[in-house]
Amino acid sequence: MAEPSGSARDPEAVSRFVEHFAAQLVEAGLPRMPARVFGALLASDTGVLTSAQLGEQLKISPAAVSGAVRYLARQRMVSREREPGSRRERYRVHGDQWYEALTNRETVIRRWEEALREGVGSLGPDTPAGRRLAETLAFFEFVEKEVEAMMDRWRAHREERFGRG
Amino acid sequence: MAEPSGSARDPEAVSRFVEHFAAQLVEAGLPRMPARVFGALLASDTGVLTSAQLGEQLKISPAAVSGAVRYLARQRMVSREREPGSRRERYRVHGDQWYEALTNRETVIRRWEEALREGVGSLGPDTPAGRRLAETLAFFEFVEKEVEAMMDRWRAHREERFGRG
DNA sequence: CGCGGCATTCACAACTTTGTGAAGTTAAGG
DNA sequence: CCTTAACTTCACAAAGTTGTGAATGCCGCG
Repeated sequence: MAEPSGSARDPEAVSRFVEHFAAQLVEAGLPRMPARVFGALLASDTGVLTSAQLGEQLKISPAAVSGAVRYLARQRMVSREREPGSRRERYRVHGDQWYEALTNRETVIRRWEEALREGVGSLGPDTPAGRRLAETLAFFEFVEKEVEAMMDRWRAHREERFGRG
Repeated sequence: MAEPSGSARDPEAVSRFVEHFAAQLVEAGLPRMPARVFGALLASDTGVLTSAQLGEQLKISPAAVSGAVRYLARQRMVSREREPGSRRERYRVHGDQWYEALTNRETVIRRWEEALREGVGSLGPDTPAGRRLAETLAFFEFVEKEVEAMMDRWRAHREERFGRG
């Protein structure tokens, strides 16, 4: 555990974190390049990096950066901004925006709910299997509602502890 | 949307649900065979199937069943039981047990927390990047606590609506 | 004690995913 | 309007994953 001295960032320490954290994200289902890019952004001082910086730091081609960023933007995990007066593009994690997006796994939940609803319908709500599916469906509906409330509580908790970002 | 007539299960309708639901799980990061096996169990009347039944219904080899079941058991999504007086094994989804297990994504959360803690330590809690990681970490810690409370509320809600399973 | 049915393991082949180099596209700056 | 510096797209090669058949192991039963 190296002591970071004031303003000098130890690139090796950064890289270690990035790779380790990315590995966890990969294990959770994220593709590798998006995970690494996201990690690099999280660990950057400003939370903003250009495509070139990402490529150099992670030792990957511009194409890979492009693909990763496109993926992350789709998931609302980063936002892209044009650097004014240049064709350079910059990618940003918003501190908060990104876990709001993680909560967007509710999109996933909605898909599950849909499939379950279809199942209840076609198997019959009064069959044993249908009842099991219905209960599962009820669980997800419950969670979806609860998560919303939870995020409200988080925002309050956060403001109190960190002040507005 | 076919009308299920009393007790006769339409295998085609079952299959349609299984494949559709499994596809959603796959999209969320589950390997395909485990997803299909899990779907088949969810859609079965008793919630219990033997290896042979799974193989036949899903048209997959015993080896594939074995692998899928091992995966699901690791994740606590199904439990295995020996059929008394036979070397046959049976696999079960517990109605409740399984989404308790899904909540076990807290295991995933813990891994993330660990990686983030390491990052805060090695980048320094007073650097901009360190602060960002710390806030992210705080978010996951918050969620972890909240999820526990949510599951308590769910169990109550469930009992009221479905009676104990 | 040995037979027979089940499940598991292993090596391999088919398939899918992933990252790269190179060509293509867009827009700033002269 | 041409040049040039970005980003993006495309086709392909490399790497990884997945499911199968065959061999092996395990255990209840006769």
